[in-house]
Amino acid sequence: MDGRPANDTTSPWMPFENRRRARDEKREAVLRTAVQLFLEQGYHRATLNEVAERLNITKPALYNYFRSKEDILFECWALGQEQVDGFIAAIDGSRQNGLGKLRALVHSYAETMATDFGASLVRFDPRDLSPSNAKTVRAAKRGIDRTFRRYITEGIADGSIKPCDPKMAAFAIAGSLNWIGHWYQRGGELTPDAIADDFAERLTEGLATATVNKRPIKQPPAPRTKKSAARAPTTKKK
Amino acid sequence: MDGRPANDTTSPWMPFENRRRARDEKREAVLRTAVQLFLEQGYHRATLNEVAERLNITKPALYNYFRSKEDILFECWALGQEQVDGFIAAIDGSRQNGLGKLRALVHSYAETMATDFGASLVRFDPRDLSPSNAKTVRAAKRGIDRTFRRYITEGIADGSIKPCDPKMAAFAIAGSLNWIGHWYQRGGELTPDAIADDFAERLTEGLATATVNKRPIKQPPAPRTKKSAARAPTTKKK
DNA sequence: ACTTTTTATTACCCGTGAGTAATATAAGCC
DNA sequence: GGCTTATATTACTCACGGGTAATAAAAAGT
Repeated sequence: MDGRPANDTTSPWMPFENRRRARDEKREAVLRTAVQLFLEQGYHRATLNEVAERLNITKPALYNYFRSKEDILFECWALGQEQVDGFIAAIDGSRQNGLGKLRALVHSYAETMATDFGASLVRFDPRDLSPSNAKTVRAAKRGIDRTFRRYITEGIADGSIKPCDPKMAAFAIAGSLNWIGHWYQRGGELTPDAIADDFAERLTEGLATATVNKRPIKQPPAPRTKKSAARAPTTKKK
Repeated sequence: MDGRPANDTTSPWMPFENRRRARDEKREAVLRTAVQLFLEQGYHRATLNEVAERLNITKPALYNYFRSKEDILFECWALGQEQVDGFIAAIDGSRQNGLGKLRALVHSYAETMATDFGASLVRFDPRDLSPSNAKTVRAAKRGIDRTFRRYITEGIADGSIKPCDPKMAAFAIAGSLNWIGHWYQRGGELTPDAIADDFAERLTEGLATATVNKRPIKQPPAPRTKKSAARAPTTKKK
């Protein structure tokens, strides 16, 4: 089926795929190193020389994989955004009322904020990007904001959330969540999971109509958010 | 009283004071212009040439008032911090229960976030500062965090706030508030006052034990923040 | 073994913007 | 007016870091 000639000596395809994979692995390694350094020192203070140094290569080698420093920044952001797109799609496709979706969104978003690529969504400055890339980022941010408002509006419509201003509520919730990206650090007392659980309850309790099952403050029987469920592969380039 | 000689011709003090005042006014003008530009474009993209240009002077003239770009950044931050210190001191001196203090804090903090110098508290990066200044900033941030937690703990003790984890609650509240500094812009639909009123209620309702007096949201008896009170003149050069 | 392509290195360019030196101008002061 | 001090300008230095050119080393393909 795969138009591969029955070649008993050496298949040219395997090596080809290997090479592609190796390349992508290197790309990813660059991004992992870069996002860490950018978060650590800030985009402007971080130099490509140091990124390269941490990878045991030299600066120009990076240009085999990326066109510019800004390109690297954008790709870091894109990886984080991909995560967000993934769980939003999953929640959208789930069968819950508005409050349930909002809780799930808060939970997943909180977890993402505790990752490097997730934090980059809020700690990187879109103004460091080219106009074209900045436009993409702004559109994505609007999309996230719209999702928050949509779930809230949905919850008001289905009666699970009490009437309120979706805009204001979304700002307040997103603010708490985005702030995680600024204070969370691995190895601290709070685990991403504990934070996500706490915030999922804390940021939605004020909006819920029913105050049911408030007794067991920990572990509400609320619908668990499926963690990394079926994520849309979203195979961009490659 | 003020060892000033009874001089009927011309008091040498007045002109002297005038010059001091003129100088301070210019200093402030630089800071106002700089904070705007820094917020607009980000600290690294903003150039002192452009700051000067907006003031109809040239770059070296700025060095009559500030030692460095970083110095300007720090002073902008300090003006914002001064506001915060002001209303925290006022609330501390007020006679309210923990919940009342927390509400007042949220209200004032929200208003401050809608100002240029207030926004600079969260939009400027301490890593752009000298180690010494960065230390000052970090200490101040810890102080604000401690204040949030203190009011919450106080509220739990006096029964106005239901038992919860002060650390988590403070993070959630501060996050919402700090985020204002990122999305608020003058001339939008939402006025600082409306935001402050809404957030003061929204961010504390989940913590309150009694759900009383939910109606009159506006104008907590919170004291006004004193503006530019006695600041150490900090007469640098000349 | 030879050629081609990929990946990396060394050595450089060069724009940028903070900060300074030398100097002119204006204002205060007697 | 004449001296002094404050304030501004023009013209410059210089470190830094992103990006490129030329080229070497390595790997893949035949």
